[in-house]
Amino acid sequence: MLNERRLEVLRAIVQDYVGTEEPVGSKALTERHNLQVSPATVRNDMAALEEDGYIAQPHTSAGRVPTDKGYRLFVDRLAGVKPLSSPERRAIQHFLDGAVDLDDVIARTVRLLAQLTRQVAVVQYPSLSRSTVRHVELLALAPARVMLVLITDTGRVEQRMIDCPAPLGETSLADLRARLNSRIVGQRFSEVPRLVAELPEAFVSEERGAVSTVLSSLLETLVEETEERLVIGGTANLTRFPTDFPLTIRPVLEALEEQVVMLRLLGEARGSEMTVSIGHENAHEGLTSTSVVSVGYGSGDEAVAKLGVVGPTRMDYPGTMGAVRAVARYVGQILAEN
Amino acid sequence: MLNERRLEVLRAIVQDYVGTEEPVGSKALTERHNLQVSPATVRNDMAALEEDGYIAQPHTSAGRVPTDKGYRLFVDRLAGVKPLSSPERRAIQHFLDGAVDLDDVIARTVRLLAQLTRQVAVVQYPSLSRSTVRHVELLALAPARVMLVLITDTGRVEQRMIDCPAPLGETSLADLRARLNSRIVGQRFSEVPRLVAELPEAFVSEERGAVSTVLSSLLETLVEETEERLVIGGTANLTRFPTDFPLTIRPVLEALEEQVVMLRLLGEARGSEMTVSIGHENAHEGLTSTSVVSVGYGSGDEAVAKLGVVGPTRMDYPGTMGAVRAVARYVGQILAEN
DNA sequence: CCTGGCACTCAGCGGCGCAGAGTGCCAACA
DNA sequence: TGTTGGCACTCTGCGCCGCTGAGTGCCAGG
Repeated sequence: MLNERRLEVLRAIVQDYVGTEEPVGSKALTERHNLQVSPATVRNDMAALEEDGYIAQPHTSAGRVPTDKGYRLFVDRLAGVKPLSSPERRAIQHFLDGAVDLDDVIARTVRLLAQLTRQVAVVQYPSLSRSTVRHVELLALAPARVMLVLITDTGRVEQRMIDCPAPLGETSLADLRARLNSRIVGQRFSEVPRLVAELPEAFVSEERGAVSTVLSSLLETLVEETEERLVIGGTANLTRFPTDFPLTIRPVLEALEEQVVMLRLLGEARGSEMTVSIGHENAHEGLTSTSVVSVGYGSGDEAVAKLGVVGPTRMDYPGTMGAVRAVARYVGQILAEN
Repeated sequence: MLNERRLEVLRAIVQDYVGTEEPVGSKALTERHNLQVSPATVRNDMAALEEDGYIAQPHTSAGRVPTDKGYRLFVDRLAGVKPLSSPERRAIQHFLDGAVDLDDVIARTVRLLAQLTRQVAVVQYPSLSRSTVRHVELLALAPARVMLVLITDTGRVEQRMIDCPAPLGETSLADLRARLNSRIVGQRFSEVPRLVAELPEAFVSEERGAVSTVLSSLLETLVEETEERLVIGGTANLTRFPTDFPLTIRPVLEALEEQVVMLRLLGEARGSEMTVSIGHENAHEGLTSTSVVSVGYGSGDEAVAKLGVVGPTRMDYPGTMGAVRAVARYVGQILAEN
């Protein structure tokens, strides 16, 4: 029973509610949007929408408020993605262009996203598993102590200390370094195990153990460090919603501090398309009154990580989605340029 | 006019207020602390304390609340540092011992401190300027493109890309690497400029420019990257104080996100002794109703960075100070062990 | 199917009054 | 001079009351 006008009514309700933060009534609706029908008609439509679970009233004799289901419908069928204004675009580009290294790019992105959306911004560091190797370096800090440095195409650097079972000569180390680099530079992390499997055989037996140790440490780095870091900013924006405050904000802050939770949240939507997770759709119970808008970003055509924002379910979806998408694109560009 | 008993009254007021979060009256005081005098006497003392600005009443006919000045006196003369219980100590040690690298140590420290004090924890990464060089590595990524990797005694790694004005041969690079390391390993950063000043002279004139570029890049890293990172945790603890909520919490969250502000806050107290900055003593105006307890920590006898907590002025100073000090000590130990 | 009319519901708000905690002051006492 | 009990006074916090107004559901007529 969702005819065209009822959808229009739902859209109007969402828009008004997002703007005013107050339940919206039939009369106000007809006045603010030119629906061409009387309040009584709108009331009937509202009753139908409520019947179907798209809207609800906080109490009898109050206006209507969209439910999670209502927001869902709004996002899926009624709302577009609002493109940013061109001054905004220029500002983004200018702001991000000033970054000097990866850390700086990420830090700026978080700030930018938080400011643009006036919500909590979450940015994941480019994930190792999806990036490629730019360089591997091995440094002998002591006869049997080697430092492994791994540089990725996104500019990320990981280092690790290795204690070898036997000393590894300077020339052998240089040899290993050269062989390693010639094989795996430019390769996906997922390819590396296959590519280095036979390397120890090229070395004399006394050193083979040490070489294996180094290699397995490299593989460990690739796997373990897939544990992904993320940066969060704009938490002060949580205070913009004074309603039943500590109750609402506390679990959100707690969830934000749990990297695992946030990573799962971002990770849920595979692929790089924009994803909106509304209210109870979020697995974590501290976030049942928030929505998460996330999208993949990357230096090439494929996403290497995600970024997004966390805000109240009552958020400006078109605007937020526009900002998130735009920022993701520019970050991708910046990363590609390096 | 601060005789012994009046100090005792002030101490009692602070303790009660911290416990109950409510203004404390004369009668309650005499009952909960055995002051051996009547409420009337206490009232006289309170009037005197108020006269001197150590306490205040929110409104007539309400109990008294300590002022910043009152807390100051309490911290300076009345409160000791409460040592942790030995189970607590064991828990700290055990928790920190599980860390695998510097990032992990810092991350765990933040969590620990936040949990222990139930407040917002702030931990500064070991500062480069006060640490020593463990190793410098130079990698030729391309003929005229060198990557500089700097490893500090605290396990921190900084890397930087350098575009040289002229190509630098493989052997020259190895030579430079060897000379650099033999000169500056184990040295303070502040010593480095002096120690490397004459290095370019050892090279043939065509390469001297490239060598200088590398060196100045190294020095830049040392100076610039003194820009210090910090990690913050436990922000959810801010919600434990429901009083006039958004007004109080917002500026605090904003301040916490401004690394500059926090760094200045931690940096204010030079040296490694524990410092308590109360209410309006904090320069930043968003933090005028909070106190900051901070202390230096380090791998040796000298502090390489600071850590601390931010909480309401109405905090348990002895307990907080005890926890902060203990954590700083253990972190220092952990760092020293590596 | 839309519309105007009508009776009903209920959150929010201001006013009122009470109870209780806490104070300041004073006079008496050691 | 310092301590104490007594007393009158001042407020905040809380619950109660009743009003107002926005908003609803339903119904009968177009």
